Amino acid sequence: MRLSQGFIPTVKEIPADAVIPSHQLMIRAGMVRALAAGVYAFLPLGQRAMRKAEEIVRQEMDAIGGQEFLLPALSPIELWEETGRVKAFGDTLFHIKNRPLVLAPTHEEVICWLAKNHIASYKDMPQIWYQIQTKFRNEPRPRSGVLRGRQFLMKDSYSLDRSPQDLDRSYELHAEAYKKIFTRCGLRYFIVGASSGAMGGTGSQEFMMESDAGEDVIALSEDSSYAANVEVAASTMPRAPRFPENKPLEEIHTPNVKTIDQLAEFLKVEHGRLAKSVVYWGGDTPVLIMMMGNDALNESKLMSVLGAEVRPIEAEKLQQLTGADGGSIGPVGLKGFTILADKRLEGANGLVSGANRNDYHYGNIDLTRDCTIHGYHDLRTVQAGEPAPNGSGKLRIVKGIELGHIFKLGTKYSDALNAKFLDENGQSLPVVMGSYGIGIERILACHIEQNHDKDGIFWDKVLAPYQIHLIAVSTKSKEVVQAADGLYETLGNEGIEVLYDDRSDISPGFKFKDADLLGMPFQVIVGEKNLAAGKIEIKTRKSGERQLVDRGSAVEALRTLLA
RNA sequence: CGGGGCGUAGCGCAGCCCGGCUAGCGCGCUUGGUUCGGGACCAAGAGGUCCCGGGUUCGAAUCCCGGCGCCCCGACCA
Repeated sequence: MRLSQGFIPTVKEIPADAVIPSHQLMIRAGMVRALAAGVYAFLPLGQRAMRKAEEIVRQEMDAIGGQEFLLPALSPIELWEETGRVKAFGDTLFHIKNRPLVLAPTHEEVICWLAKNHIASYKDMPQIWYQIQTKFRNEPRPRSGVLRGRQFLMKDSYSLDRSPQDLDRSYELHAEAYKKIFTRCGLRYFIVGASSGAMGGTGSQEFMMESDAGEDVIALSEDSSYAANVEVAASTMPRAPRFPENKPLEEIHTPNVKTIDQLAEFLKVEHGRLAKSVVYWGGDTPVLIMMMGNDALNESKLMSVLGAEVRPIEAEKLQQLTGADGGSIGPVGLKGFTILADKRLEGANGLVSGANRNDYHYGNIDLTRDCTIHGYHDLRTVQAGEPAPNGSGKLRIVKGIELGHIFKLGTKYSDALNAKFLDENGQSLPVVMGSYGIGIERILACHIEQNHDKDGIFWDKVLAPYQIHLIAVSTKSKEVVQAADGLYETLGNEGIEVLYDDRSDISPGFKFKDADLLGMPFQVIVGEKNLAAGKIEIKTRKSGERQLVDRGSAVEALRTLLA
């Protein structure tokens, strides 16, 4: 492409609305323009990079036996009613006003519809179906350029298997394919255990890139051998002790004590002796959760345990159900609640907790004697500095961008939409599904986040919109123009993608700045002085390294560099 | 949805508090000339519903009310 004819609108100044480097550079390099909040127009350069990323994804999906589909974005709302996801997605789902259709935010329903109609026997499976297609989600707050948009390109795939064991295999195939994809794209990433959450599946992992622009919070051990989303992350923390002497329950007057810190101060005891009670709705049931000391409840973990949506209980409702306010709630004598406790409190005694009467606490509580605990679970939110559960040092907490997510769905959707098959015994069983996603824009944005400097992008050659940025330094010189034109043609005939800055009336400095901004891996610079000596200059964008090669061997040198 | 900020030429901004505007600056754009290895220079130009609607006033970019849009923090994020 000749730059004199192409549409690559670069901008010198940093756009006011862009905050993170990838967003700023994608705009400055003329890759994208924002049309509305979270809605981006991809211009030719951005589109070329998108295609490169897509192609890598496509190759690796094909390599694990994936078959490519193109499913519609428009989807009958009935299908979504049947799985309960009209409600589950809520305002995130785009509704069409003048037809009973929605814009699909993902495609489990459509896949299930196809499976129901066409997967009849165990012999029809396994299947891996995928597509690279535009998704629509009415995000409450789009941000960070293309990292969270309301419309975005996603590779989504779905595995159909006859058993959970076969699902494990499809899941592993995807994990391996994803590793190859992100490695080929030159991304530094890590894999974390993630929450199954409301999806109700049996396992899930996220492929993450560490970044302050990320929206996920990750616990990583020092050597990264342990990595988990804080929604599910665990740590090795000591349990509350059980004392040999089991004193009788006592009621303590604790005027104006509202928080655990105040209580510890008032009673002059360690936090470990205190059991904090928090109250949530788990679906329609009130749930009291006991946490040790100031440990923070992890709502994602609670949701997994309860298998229901959770939300903090309203203060008035709490008062109505217990007769006390938030700071004075406890498990002793509490009726009509599900009572859960964190693992750290399992079997503990000598604890202090609320007495369900304002300004009073109970002391010497023995959880095995004085109350009924319906279950002990890991419900804590891990904190930085705590020991990793695999013994690999202390945890640090970092932010991450989710590049991909793989998910064992199980039979949730096949049950809801009645996608069944017959096994070899003639038994009718629901198809066992997996669901796997990669955000294509995020591959590009993350690549730029990890590969840029103050002047611009440095593209890895596999994602670069063009391999070579050819610069005719001065169009005034006939020799330079002739030589550059010749190179452009030769390289083109070699099948090498060349962006050719043939613009006249543009100063050399301007061309160099543009080339650094656009970030093609190699710049081929044809200048008057070098040419007079029979030389062509090749600059590697990332390292800044420059070499002079004989004019006649330039094509060969580039072929070697690009190999 | 809570909190904060912003909306003035294609882009980046000043002006707004304290009303007087014929609305300005830099970049970009057009024309002519000079320049030509790290975002050149000179000259002449084009380009604006000052986000929208209402109000106050002799007079509103500026003050008041309402709305819309965009960005950031938080909540949310299959």
